[in-house]
Amino acid sequence: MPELPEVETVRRTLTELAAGKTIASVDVRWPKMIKKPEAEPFRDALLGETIHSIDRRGKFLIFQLDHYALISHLRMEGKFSVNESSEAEAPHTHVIFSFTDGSELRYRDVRKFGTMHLTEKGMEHELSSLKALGPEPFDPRFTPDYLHARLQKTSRQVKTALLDQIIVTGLGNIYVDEVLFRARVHPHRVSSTITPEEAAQIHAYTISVLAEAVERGGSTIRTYVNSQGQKGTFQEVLNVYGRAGEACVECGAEIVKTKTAGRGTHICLQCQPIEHLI
DNA sequence: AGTCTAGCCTGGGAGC
DNA sequence: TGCTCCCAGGCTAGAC
Repeated sequence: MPELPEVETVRRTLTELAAGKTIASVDVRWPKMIKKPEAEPFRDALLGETIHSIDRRGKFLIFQLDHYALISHLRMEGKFSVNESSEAEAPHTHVIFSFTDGSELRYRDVRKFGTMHLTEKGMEHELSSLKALGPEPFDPRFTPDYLHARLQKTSRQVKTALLDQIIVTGLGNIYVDEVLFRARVHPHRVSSTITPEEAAQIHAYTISVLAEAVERGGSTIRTYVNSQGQKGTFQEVLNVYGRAGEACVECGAEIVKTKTAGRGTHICLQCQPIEHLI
């Protein structure tokens, strides 16, 4: 599932493949994924636009064009690739941007969860979903004190709070489990009981886990590949996610799987003590 | 205002 | 073999 490291890897590979190309036509096969404007004006607006650069904000990709910004969220399964128009089309291809040089940017998404928005250039951060985002984990404004203060204000379980992109952007279900394991904090701890010392650990591991995952090109758990079709390697160093029933790398206890707000959660109960639960 | 839940989607695996 | 059920989970809209 694309979280910050996967989206950043897609951004980098896609920049190499698509920057400088000009859109000649757009084919939208699944109009529902175009959230703003409607699919038809979306398509018309993009004709003749050149992709100058690709930015990332949280888990959103932002294509900077001549007059517009195209905002894309991959959600769980979305993938971009650049192909020659003669190449066979992969199943579940929902949007095709054909370039003037004969190549194509293809978006495919088995689950159809991904979204695209188009805004006037420079107005992308006014989009409600981007406007609401909290600091990037690598932003100097994301400090231990900030994180502790935000956690103090909520009664939610700490894992749920960390998945809230308003507090910090970029963590998803895989990396949040890894961060909390490394910080030795149980995911179901009430956020307001997290001490300044624990917040500092969570803060430090949020940064280091995401940075290492970016270096490794993300994690390939199910189907993730970057825009050049390559898998990430961070899954090789995951300590808890997807390791239910295996021995903890720190203490040898069995990793258990439970649920947090409907999501799978992986814990070592020995390393992540269970007091202060909701 | 803060928190929670249903819904969006499909493929793959388990169970019968 | 073939059917049904459940799970994967980021984000939003709407309810409480």
